[in-house]
Amino acid sequence: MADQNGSRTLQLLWGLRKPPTRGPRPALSVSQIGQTAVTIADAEGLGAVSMQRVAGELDFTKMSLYRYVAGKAELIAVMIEEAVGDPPDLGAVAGDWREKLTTWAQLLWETWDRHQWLPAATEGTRLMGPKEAGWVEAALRSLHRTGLTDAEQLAVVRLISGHIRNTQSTRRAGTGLDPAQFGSEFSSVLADHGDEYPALLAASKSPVTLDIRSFGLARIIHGVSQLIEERTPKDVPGGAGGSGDGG
Amino acid sequence: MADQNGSRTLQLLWGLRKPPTRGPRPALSVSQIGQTAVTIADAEGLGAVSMQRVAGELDFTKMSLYRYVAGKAELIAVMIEEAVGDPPDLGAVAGDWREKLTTWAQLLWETWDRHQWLPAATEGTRLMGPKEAGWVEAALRSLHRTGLTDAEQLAVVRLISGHIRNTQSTRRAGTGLDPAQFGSEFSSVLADHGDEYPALLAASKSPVTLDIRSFGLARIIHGVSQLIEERTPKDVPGGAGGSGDGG
DNA sequence: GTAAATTGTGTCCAGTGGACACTGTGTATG
DNA sequence: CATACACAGTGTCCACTGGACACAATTTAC
Repeated sequence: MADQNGSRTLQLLWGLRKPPTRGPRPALSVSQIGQTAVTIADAEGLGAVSMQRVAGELDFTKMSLYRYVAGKAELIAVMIEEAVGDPPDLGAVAGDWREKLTTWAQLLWETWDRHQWLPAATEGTRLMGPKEAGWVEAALRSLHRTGLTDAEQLAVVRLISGHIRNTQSTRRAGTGLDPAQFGSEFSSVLADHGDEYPALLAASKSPVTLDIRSFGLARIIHGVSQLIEERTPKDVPGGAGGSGDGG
Repeated sequence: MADQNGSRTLQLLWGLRKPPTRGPRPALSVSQIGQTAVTIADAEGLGAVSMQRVAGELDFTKMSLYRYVAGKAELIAVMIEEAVGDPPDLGAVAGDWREKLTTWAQLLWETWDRHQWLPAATEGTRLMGPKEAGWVEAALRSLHRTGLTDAEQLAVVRLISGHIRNTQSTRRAGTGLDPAQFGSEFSSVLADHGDEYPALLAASKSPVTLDIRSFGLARIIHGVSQLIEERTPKDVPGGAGGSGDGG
């Protein structure tokens, strides 16, 4: 699955492809195709997105799409960029990095909730487009003067986006621990094995009042806080951390 | 993708299917098929697993597999159970919940590293098999006397397994923030847009000495610790005196 | 001994991503 | 202006996917 043609895709995403002058006018555009595909995926899931289907929606032939997009992998890359949208500006958010990152997370998961196929689409190693990079950039900036190293800042951003990815909507679980499933037939099976899984059984019976997403985010934020406070001695004002401009 | 036949799969995973007496002896078995599929996936990725391929590996026809497994979704469910293996016994681990959960996480990610296709396979809502449930059970037990509610305990387990899922190996990223990609062509593209992505550019230049997995796990554990200490008005066992006053 | 249940096979199908040759269509250059 | 070249969209073909279904062979229960 290693994107062998990543270079081409990268150029496409970052607008590094010279528009041709010679031939007939293109009747479609990459973003138009991407938007169509996103619409399909939003409504019917990523599985419904096929070259045929997207082309059909645009009243074109399947093969015509290959003039704009190298293959399905590239189409999906375009879809992601299209879906993730313009990154937010957190400069206006009052408060320290906590508030900014929380806001960022909230905006991100609103976006992801609007496109429930994103977790499946972002499976595996990928290349970031400019918009996705913009999201990361915004989050990194929130952590600028915290005393964390650049690598740590990136790790925090990864941690949070990963958490949002994992807690996609209420329906999506990934780890198979979705409490929603506890209501159904699984409960009776679990009850039959109550001796072997007492803790799980107890958890399955507990009411689902907890927002697992906010809970996890709060834990992460606290964990990062702890590290930052540990790093910054109380008497030294911020700014001379020295890790910010590493070579 | 909603597993409409989940009931059947659930019965299969939990061994609730009466073995037939009438017909010819089955030449294969569900776990044998699962093991074969796991072997293929380990070596060549989940994409290489097809009914044809698995059957061929066993010198049988593709359709014969459908006598054991309702479809590909069910095959993958079996694969997951087969791959995840027997849950650990954390009773012997010395220390409090921190040590136990850390050990648990370590064992889990060793397992997942052995089967790099697991993140892709566990995408979406699923049903747990007995082994997977056993892993969850083990983790929940570590959190038994911590003062967390059952729902919170489950949330913590989900948080951690999700984190492990997201940090699968070094190659897998999902969020597109894999530092490994920074070494290649992406760097030059990013450098061209240095004005727009200064923080990301800085992070991309920083050496990758940080183990993102341990880093994240430590943050999560700390975040959970903070909540537990906040809940239990006991003496703090030698921790830093930082009081959690974040919102 | 025979009927019922079950296994594995062969055949068929719609749908998938994609290669490739082809016909148009437009622009840049002679 | 004429023409050659570069490009757009189409039609055809291919290997492969998951799966439905009818069928023969095999075993056990009655």
